Amino acid sequence: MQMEQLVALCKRRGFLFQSSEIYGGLNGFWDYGPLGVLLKKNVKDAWWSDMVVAHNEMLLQKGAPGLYEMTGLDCTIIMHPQIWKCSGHYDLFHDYMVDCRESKKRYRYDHVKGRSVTYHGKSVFVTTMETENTQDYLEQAALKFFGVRKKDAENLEWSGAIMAISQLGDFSNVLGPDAKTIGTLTAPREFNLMFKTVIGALGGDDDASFLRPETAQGIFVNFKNVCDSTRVKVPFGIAQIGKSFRNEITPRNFTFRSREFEQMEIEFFCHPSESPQWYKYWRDRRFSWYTELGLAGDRLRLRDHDQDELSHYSCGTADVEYQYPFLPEGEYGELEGIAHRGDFDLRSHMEGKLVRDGDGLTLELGPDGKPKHRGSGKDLTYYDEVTRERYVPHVIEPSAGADRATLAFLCEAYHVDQVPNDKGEPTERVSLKFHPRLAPIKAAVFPLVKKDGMPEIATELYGELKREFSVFYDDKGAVGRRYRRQDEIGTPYCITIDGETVKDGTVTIRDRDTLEQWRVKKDGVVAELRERLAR
RNA sequence: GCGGGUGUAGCUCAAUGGUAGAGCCACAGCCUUCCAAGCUGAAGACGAGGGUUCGAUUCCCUUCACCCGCUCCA
Repeated sequence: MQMEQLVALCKRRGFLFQSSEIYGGLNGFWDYGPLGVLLKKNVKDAWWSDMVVAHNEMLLQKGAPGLYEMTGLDCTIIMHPQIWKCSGHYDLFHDYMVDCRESKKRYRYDHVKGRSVTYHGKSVFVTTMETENTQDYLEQAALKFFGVRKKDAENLEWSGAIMAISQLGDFSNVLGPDAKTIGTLTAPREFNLMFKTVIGALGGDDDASFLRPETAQGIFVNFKNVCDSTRVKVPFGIAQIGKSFRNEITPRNFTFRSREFEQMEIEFFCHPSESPQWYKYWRDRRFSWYTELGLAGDRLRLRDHDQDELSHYSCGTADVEYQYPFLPEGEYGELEGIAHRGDFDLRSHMEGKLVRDGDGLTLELGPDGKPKHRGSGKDLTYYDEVTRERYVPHVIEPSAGADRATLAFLCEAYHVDQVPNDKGEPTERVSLKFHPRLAPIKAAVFPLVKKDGMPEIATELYGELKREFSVFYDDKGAVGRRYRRQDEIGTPYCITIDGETVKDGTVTIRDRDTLEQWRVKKDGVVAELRERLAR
């Protein structure tokens, strides 16, 4: 399947539009159209229902190491700035960068180190990115710049200590790490992967905050509130669906990498000793969720991260990945990550920003020997009344992208097949074979012709179905054409009112995928659809 | 952010330094008793901004967006 065809269909039928299109569009932002909003909502509703509302904490789930509870939250997009400092996002996502006009490379401002050197009365500040044997690299750079042979290196006069260029005020005499001429580095520019905003109408830099780059932190900082306000006991999970924002450098591939996107995240809290089993449970549970909803082909896979790929806090991570059509053959894109995060997050919000120290975690200190980013100081431990044990729960985090899931369902649903026309000749048909739970429109109602009482029966049935499902009414053009329209937007069932209906009260239901038709009593249509759509 | 390519109607594609054409879709009718492309009608576009010019969709500059590579990627 060509991605362009799907993108064209999405626009033509109203699934996805480029944001701000009439003003030329905005890179990395997408709007969901009338059908897209229904589709995405169905994806989110299926997730919320399957993970939270329909979860029965009194029944042992298949593959689960024990019983567990599930609950939900809806946190704000803007939160206390300190949250992002303790979570590590601030340091990781926030840098000053300098660009080199000559080499076209970009460097982290505080990583470019150098030293002033003079040769025959001419001075230059040579630089390098190397952190080890820095002086050797600086000497090479200086020799090259002045055109001096290695054996004459002693004629170079070094002055001052090796220092980062962030301590210089002016770069006009600085030689970039990969440059041949001096003064090619731009002034440092703030490079922020988090969207910065200001709180308060008169807010200045001190009131800067950020739009959340993930929904998870809202759950961690509310952990105590949830424990204190509900009767949940570990193990339990808190789910949240919401928008997140990242200033991606290269938004690309349709909605796959957007700057504004929606996440569906669970933070699952459990006892440290049970966390490996819970990790395995969630990893498999989340994978099967996708296959049950139709991502059943070999384009979907579950991939365990290699040890060296793991984040500093993680004891295990697996990705649910999908072979999106826009990726090169054999490559997969991440749909969801399931991470074992240990006690990193809760401890960070108690103690402050943590860094890895051997096998453990330790508080990161600033240059002054004090904590670099101070935590809340609040006690986020959990007390187990039965075992009389107090501990920091470990966290399993299944973090899914709602937009990425929606896109994967769209890609997987896209089919081109051959169906016979009224003369029996095979003709091409485009259909979206959505799982009935995800289909934006569940059924369409057609009066075969606009006479003989058919429209009256059709509108009555339409009104009845409309109370329960999203339904579409169509009386325009040939009926075959109406079927094709519905096929293209993925409507699983089309209900046609014909001459027989007027006589005996039966209508035909037509299946999108098999093209089969069968007759049912008009009064039984709601029950029949209800049953079929729940499958 | 860099390099290359592309921007004409909702989609696919024409033509042009001097009134921008068509097919499909969508729309309003007509005809039709079950699988698209029958008839009639109406509607709809030069990505944006600037410059050159009597006149720019066409030439130039800038910008925005998309595609391909690189770079980046919790």
